[in-house]
Amino acid sequence: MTTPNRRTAADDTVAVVVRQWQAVHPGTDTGPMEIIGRINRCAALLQQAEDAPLRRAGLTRPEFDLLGALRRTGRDLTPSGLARETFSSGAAVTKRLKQLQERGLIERHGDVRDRRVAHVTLTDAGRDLVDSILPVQLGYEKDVLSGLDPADQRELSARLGELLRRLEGGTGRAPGLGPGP
Amino acid sequence: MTTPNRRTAADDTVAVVVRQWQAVHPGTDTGPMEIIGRINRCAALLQQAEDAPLRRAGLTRPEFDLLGALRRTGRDLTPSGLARETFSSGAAVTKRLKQLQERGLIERHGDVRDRRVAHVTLTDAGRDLVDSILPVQLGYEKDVLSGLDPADQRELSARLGELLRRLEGGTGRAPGLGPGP
DNA sequence: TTCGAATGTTTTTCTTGTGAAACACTTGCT
DNA sequence: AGCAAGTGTTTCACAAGAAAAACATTCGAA
Repeated sequence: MTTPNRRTAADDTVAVVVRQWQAVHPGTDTGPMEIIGRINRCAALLQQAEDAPLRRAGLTRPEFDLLGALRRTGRDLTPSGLARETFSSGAAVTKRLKQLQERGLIERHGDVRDRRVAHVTLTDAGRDLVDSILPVQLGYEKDVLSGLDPADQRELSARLGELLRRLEGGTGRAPGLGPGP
Repeated sequence: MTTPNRRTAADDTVAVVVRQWQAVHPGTDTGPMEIIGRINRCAALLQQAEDAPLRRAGLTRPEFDLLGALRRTGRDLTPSGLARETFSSGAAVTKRLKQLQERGLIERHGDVRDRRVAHVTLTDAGRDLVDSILPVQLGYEKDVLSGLDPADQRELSARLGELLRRLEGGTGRAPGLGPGP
């Protein structure tokens, strides 16, 4: 007698979950779960692992994402631009800016032409902080991925790119499940 | 002159971000970002898309995960078992149980032997709710993945499985970045 | 020019999750 | 038996984000 609901070295947690669903709803097509469940689980574990270096720097991940957006675009961004760039709500951005400003990592400058808009820039300290954290994150990521050989990595990257383009609606969005009008 | 920071039909958002980092830190190995950035972004978009059917059923995703854990294991679970199964904190589980119980989706029964522990079970309504939502989710997932041909899907699933096993520490955990003592 | 709609940002209110402490009970040692 | 340490669950105080409303300002049409 086998014990199908225990995890072994050859299993990941998703494999176990899929087997459990198969036992309850035999015949269901669980193929999608094996991909999407793994994407979700990988994302959760990766984020958890990468939060550690951020916490050491006194940052949350959304805060780091905000600073990173400023760093990588190279120019200043407005709050709404940052919201777009970091996929977060305007209210959340406002809160983060307030805290990051108090810590001297960013600055706000009012636009001269249009006094509704603010321009957010990194301070030197903010830029240095991002530049000191980024290599740590990339190093960890490289290490995690070193389990896959380079060809597999390219494969994975390409497949995920296809999936992502579809999800981002580059061509044809998911039918029948939109938020509605 | 090219405009490297705009997204085109052949790009996904991650490709744009990677190019921005390359412009700021030329020569950096951004390979890892192309995989891990895409995993994170796919996860975010998938969760957002799958939240819609749940909201229609009056559930949040963590609530559905909890009910799903009860459904797929087939047996009752204790609160701490549910916390383990859904990767969430005990306190969060307690709160969710309270609400789900008020809505008649789960029941709590005290253990006779050990009066500290509670056993959580799905009610008929809870079981029916899960069973009505699950096919919708799987249907959406199947549809999203239909952009990849079956061989690529198996590829993707296998690579993600390798990565996930590594992240879950099946063999060799990421060195040098643990939470520390 | 002046009013109304649109836009950019912030504030408010509410919900949810978390970590620490509290509570309830069991177990093993003496 | 009695008590200390351990375990399972819940409560509490607080931090963070979302949606909607409030503000401030610009822009276009009459």
